[in-house]
Amino acid sequence: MDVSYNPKTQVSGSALEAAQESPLGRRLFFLVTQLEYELQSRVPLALAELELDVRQYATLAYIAGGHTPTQLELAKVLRLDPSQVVTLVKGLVARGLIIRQTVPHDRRARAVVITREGKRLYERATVLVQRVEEDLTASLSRRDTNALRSLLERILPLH
Amino acid sequence: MDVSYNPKTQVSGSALEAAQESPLGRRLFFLVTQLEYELQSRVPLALAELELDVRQYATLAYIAGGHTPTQLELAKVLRLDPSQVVTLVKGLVARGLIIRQTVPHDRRARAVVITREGKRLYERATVLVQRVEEDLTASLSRRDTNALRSLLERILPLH
DNA sequence: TATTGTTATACTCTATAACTATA
DNA sequence: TATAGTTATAGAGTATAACAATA
Repeated sequence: MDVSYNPKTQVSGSALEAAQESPLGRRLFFLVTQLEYELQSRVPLALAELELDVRQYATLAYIAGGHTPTQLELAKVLRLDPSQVVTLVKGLVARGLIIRQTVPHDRRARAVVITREGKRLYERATVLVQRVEEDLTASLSRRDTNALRSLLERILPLH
Repeated sequence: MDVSYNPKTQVSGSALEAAQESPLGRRLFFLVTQLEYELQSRVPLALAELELDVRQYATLAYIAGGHTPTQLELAKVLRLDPSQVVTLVKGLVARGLIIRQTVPHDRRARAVVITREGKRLYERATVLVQRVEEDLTASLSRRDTNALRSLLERILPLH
């Protein structure tokens, strides 16, 4: 079924470079997927020295902001299945980085609160994460990086 | 181990809205993850009516741009394991959307080329994908959407 | 010896269903 | 009757190892 051919277009540089010359490389969804891939490659490596994974960091970051979500609320924020939040929270509790608090008027629910150690580790981790983000956006000016963040914030639906 | 508490911060609106008030919501990696999630929810739905999945569309989009990558090159562009490209290519070949061509000077390699039907379906699919992207960026002006794409293109490493 | 494409399989990750305790 | 959290497990998706053909 294979047919012989003579290549009209050589893949000259890197694969991604080639992609950017094609319609694919101009597609927003492809660009976002590629960027997500880069971040999901680098952030875990950066956090590894603190023995945190990305979700654990995201959890700490969220509750460090002053929220005390229930596990279900946390599941929605992180877009995880509630059953996955169980493991996530368990790991952080075991390390004393968060505690589960009973909610007065609903004894089924468990609110998640950051501890002092949790906050301290969150701050150390943030330095590492920021470094990755700065490396990744090194080709942009500070102003352009802010513009990017701002555009992403405007896109994300708040429903 | 649980402790009682009185919530200082109520999660008032949506979970994402809450996240955006927290340090987490300002983190580039979180914003990108959220956007990726939105796209990976919507694009497959849009493509379903053409019975294409996202990777199949990405493949068509890439080779519609004039490239004739080998399967290995395609694996690099799409950041897939070569073994996954086998299945991907097989599905498209079976539908007559692409063909595998022997490469003159390396008979191990198979170059992937789009067919006329492939190009036609790619064009129909692109309309659907563009619609999703437009919906998602509806809160941005045309100019801002272009700025976003441009910023993403500048970030992605061309190594 | 190394590389492309392929297959079969192991592994990881996620979602699902079923349960308990509350509401 | 519905919901929050939990557990165990099934299912999907991915990576790994081994192979044939070719370099």
